Amino acid sequence: MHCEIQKMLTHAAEDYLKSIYKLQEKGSKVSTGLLAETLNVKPASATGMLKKLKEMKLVCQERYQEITLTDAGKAIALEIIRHHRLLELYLFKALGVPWESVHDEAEKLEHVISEDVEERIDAILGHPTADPHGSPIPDKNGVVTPTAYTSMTTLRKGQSCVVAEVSDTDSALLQYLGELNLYPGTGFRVLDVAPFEGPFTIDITGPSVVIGREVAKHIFVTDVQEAE
Amino acid sequence: MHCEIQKMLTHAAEDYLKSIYKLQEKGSKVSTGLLAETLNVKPASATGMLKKLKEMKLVCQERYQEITLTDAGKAIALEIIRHHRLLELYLFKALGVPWESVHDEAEKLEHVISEDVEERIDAILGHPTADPHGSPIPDKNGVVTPTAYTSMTTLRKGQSCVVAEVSDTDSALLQYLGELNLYPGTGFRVLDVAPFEGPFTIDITGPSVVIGREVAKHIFVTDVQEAE
DNA sequence: GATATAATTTAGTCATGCCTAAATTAATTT
DNA sequence: AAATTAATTTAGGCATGACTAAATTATATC
Repeated sequence: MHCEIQKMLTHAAEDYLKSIYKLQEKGSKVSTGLLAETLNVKPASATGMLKKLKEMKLVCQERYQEITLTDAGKAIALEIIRHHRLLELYLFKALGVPWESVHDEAEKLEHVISEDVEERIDAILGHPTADPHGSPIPDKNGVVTPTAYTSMTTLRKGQSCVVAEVSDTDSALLQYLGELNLYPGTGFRVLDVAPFEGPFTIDITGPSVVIGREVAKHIFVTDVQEAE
Repeated sequence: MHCEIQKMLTHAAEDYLKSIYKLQEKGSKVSTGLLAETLNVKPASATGMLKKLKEMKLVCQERYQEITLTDAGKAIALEIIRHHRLLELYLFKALGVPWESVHDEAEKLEHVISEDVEERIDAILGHPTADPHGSPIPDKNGVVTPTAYTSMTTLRKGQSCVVAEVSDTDSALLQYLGELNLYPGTGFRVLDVAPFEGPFTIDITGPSVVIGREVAKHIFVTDVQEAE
């Protein structure tokens, strides 16, 4: 139904829709300025693109007011995000691309991959539900299974848990977490939390590691259990 | 060395270089008009792009004269062709994309794939030397192993051979050849050649098939042997 | 309520890469 | 050699998507 529209969408337009979706998913009030900052573009440029997207009925925005997606716009955003996350996982698992690189690679591929290739990738990966960073992959119909993970910053001494998701924006951080083996699925135990909002000392099946609070903010966990 | 240049090349410019290379490889005198026709663009548009490519020292052309590539231009063309053919083979073998579709898919991906991903694909495929249609894949240094195949049209009754290469331009033709299992590597024997430039009757391990001359022109073979 | 600050939009510019139409040059015919 | 035809180039336009600078609107402060 929206396919004819999407076929003629430019890469830039797709990026705008994707960013709007991700920002509002994160709970941000999506403004022209925020969107421009996210896309590394000047606010005036964002205004111009938003005008076009409004004409295409993909975006809603009252003058000077918050930006939202129409159902059609959301569907396209989710399709692009699905492409992106499936590609990330495929690059990671099938091609062995280091996880700090998959985001940038997928960013380029997501706009050119066909639906057919996407479906083949999806099938080869066994219809996965999360990308290498733990972000959920929308299904073919754009349905995202909701997840409720716990911020690592809330953990207390003695608790054990499993890494569920990490931010995928900072590739240096990802490289660091990769070296520590803190991939989604990895379990660890909190040996200590230093006082006054101090760092975490954790045990990841090996020598203990100290993780600063700034890093911990980017890690989300699940299966939190008290010490035995 | 040319990498900095290539980084800033547009997709359109890459397509021009690739087409020039492929046309002159085919033995054509590369003119503005021919190039324009190949790229589905008006001659005037080709003139404009050629002007830029000449300024970038990637193309040589005297006013109204034949178009040739500089060494730098040729290197880039070969790199794009390498991307294209490796991607075609990967799509075919790893993802199971039908061979009549791989060309169009690769056409979109070739401009976006990173050198790192390309090397991973190359390694996974075992450093192949030909794409699904039998076209040679240039190596990392742009060296193409020369091939000397025989046109199927020259075959005589009783000869047997192995398919080496087929044209990759017509996807309907490719689908037809695929149905006949006439992939590179497949062997067949000429049961009969009808007189007056007539069609070929061949045996591909199964029922005999009649192949018209127009189709035969697009098939190239190797290992030609006389009847035992 | 007036004013200063921040956010947003308008207006005008620039580079790509395509187009059409007209002018130019080359090649062929007579 | 002159004229016709074909190929090529120039000139001018259009759409995209970015930019800067200026104008406008909204918000916060006094």
